[in-house]
Amino acid sequence: MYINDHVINKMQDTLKLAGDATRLKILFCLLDESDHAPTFKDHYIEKCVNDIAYQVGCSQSLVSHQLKVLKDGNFVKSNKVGTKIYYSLKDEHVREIVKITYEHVLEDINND
Amino acid sequence: MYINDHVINKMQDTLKLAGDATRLKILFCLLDESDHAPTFKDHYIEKCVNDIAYQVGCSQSLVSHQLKVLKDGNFVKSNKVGTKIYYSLKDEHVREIVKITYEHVLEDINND
DNA sequence: TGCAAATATGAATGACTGTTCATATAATAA
DNA sequence: TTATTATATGAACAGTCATTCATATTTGCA
Repeated sequence: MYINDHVINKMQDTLKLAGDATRLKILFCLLDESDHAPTFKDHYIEKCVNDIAYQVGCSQSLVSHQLKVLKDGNFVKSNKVGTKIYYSLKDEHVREIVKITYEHVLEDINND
Repeated sequence: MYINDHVINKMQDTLKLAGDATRLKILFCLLDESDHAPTFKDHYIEKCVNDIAYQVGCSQSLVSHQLKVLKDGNFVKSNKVGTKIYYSLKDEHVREIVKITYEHVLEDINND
């Protein structure tokens, strides 16, 4: 094999991180402002934990846990203001991987 | 949330499927003929289970198990010839997801 | 100081998953 | 038929992981 294990492991980590329904919902939630089809525009929207939890429909605790996972994996960054902590996407990599997967899944669904 | 659960679950399945080191190695192995940097050209290379196992450096059993997982997930297809079974990538979706992730990981590594 | 709001944390759990080992199946050749 | 090659399969195990619950921490405010 040409590909070395370090690259393989990094790829595994990245894809595993994105491969969870709760985390995907959080990422979509940070992708856009409101309740319409995702635009994948390269703006960086900040949302606090409680708002994310409400919009995603999960408990505060679960969202907090998963935000930590996403942050450790460099998918999101945080910004503390008072008692609130605002999270946003870290860079364009995350956005593009979600976008590509989203488009492929939609295409598959339409071809059934 | 705009995104419905069906789409989220499909995305989760796709990304989870790709988020494993052994399966990634198998996919890279099916991506190109031999031992150089991946080209991601849209050709469909066929390799039998034993060859994949040898090139990837895993046991025949493990590769067979993971090929089944990849086939159930529509990542690869198979073609039986005599006692051998040749596997190849199923479509361009797989190739693109692997490609995007690969490029992003390489970029991250180069920016350290 | 005390209270409330926002978030994080740790333990506990149940479920899932990657891997190995041994064995079964299928096809071919002698 | 028997032996050999190629692949699949099933059980079992260990480790990981998502989720929940209860609780801790931090900040701002009265």
